[in-house]
Amino acid sequence: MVDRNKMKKDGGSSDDAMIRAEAVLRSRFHYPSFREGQKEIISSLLQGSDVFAMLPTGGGKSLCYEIPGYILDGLVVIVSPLISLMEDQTHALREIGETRVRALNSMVHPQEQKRILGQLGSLRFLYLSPEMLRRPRVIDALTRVSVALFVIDEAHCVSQWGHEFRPDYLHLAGIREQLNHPVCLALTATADQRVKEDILHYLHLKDACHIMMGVDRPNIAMSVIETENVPEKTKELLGLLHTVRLPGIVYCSGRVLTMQLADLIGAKLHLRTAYYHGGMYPEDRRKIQNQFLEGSLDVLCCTSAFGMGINKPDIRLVVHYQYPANLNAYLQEIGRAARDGGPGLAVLLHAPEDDLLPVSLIEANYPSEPLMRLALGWISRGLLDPGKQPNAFRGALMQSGAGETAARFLTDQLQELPPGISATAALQKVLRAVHERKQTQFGDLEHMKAWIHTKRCRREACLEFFDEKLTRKPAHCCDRCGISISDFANERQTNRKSHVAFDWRRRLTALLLTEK
DNA sequence: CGCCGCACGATTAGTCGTGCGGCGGTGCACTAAT
Repeated sequence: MVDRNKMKKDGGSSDDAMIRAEAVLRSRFHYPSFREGQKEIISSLLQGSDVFAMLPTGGGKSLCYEIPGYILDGLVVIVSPLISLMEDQTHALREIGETRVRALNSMVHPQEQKRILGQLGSLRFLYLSPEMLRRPRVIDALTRVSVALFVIDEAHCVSQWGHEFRPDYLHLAGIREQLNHPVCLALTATADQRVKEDILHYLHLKDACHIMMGVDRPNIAMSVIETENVPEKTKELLGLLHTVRLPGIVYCSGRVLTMQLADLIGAKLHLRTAYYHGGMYPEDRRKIQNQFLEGSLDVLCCTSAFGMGINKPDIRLVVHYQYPANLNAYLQEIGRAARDGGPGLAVLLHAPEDDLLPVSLIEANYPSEPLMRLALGWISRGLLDPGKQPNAFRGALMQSGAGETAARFLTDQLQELPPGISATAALQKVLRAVHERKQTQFGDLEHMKAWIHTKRCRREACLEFFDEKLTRKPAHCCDRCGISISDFANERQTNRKSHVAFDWRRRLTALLLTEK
């Protein structure tokens, strides 16, 4: 399902380049042939066309810029959202014998950073964060070399993180201009209509060719289990984990909850369980991630911190104990299941109380009006300048009670004000920006909730948000189409046949009642 | 919204209830003083 509508039809001269590309594929990467989508992407890039590509995860996205790296003349700059991802990818390239690859981030010693910037001309691949790309010294060094390709990996971050959490994502287009407008490749696995529009808009990819593989993962069955309250939801979770094939991921929205659930699951079900969230030490996160990847864990309870760049083929189950604030994030998270093409199950557990948390998480992204007035006061009295001292400005906002994201959002907004604007006009402008963003986020949340409560086929309803049509309904589609959890039962359960479901329910109820 | 932690007061010396306020998720880079 490749959308070739916008592909340029130059033809002819690119044949040579593609022959070389296939040679590189075989000789360096030891693959016999391209996978679906890869050839079109590489061919377009080699013809000098920008590309916006949506490929399923595990579909070999990195090859799409690695191979051009061996054919084009100049540096390939890859914007990556996570340091751990940069490390994994530079490591993978080193494994195949590539030495001309570096990652530039805060984990690299300042002296080494300086050395890297001095030797950019001799590198083939450079990984860095959007934040790093805004540092004048970095931009300066990059303008001195020829950048052949500008890659935005995990491009949905532009839309999902750029507006509030990591505003530097919205400034990539300007930086690309400063680098003499190299050919650009934006890569992601899932992008609904709005995310697509954001990517195209904020990366200035008006004339890019679109190579879109569908987001549907027919081998992942979808189900929502409605419960009365949280204790009942927990009971359902334990029952599910007891019954179905593992390993599995349990997503929740709070750090403490990941630990509590991991404790509970370990104690009640005797499964090898761990937790993972953004507040842990990086070395612990690595450790748990590796344990999960190598198969020494059955269940991982985690926040949304876990998942990006994780490529474990045999995850059989993804449970949402609490749901994310939009369908794009949801699809991203359940998409981690069953990459091997085997059966996968995505279960969203819902209790009425769950609807409150996403609302407050969205609200927490934005500064309050009194805080805006305070900040504008600092500016008008000449105390602080968000443009000249963004860090000090953000720090002062946080001292005054703003959360980090809200502080960053406000600092970024105030930097963009036209010179000489009145305080009243500035306030109106920021209020409007906040209002618009909240509208969008609450709109996305409503879509998510509508999907949870839909009576239609979940797959069909979900694909609709991604502007796709369900062409073929898989055998195990969704709860609305009549799947049964017992179809996903693990070996122990299948041996025991039909009355097992009743059995675990009663046993768990007994266990939970005797707990306190 | 609902939970958790903290301060506080009543009570009589360590505990216990109440009430209030803040927090809840994702990560880059950097700052400052040592």
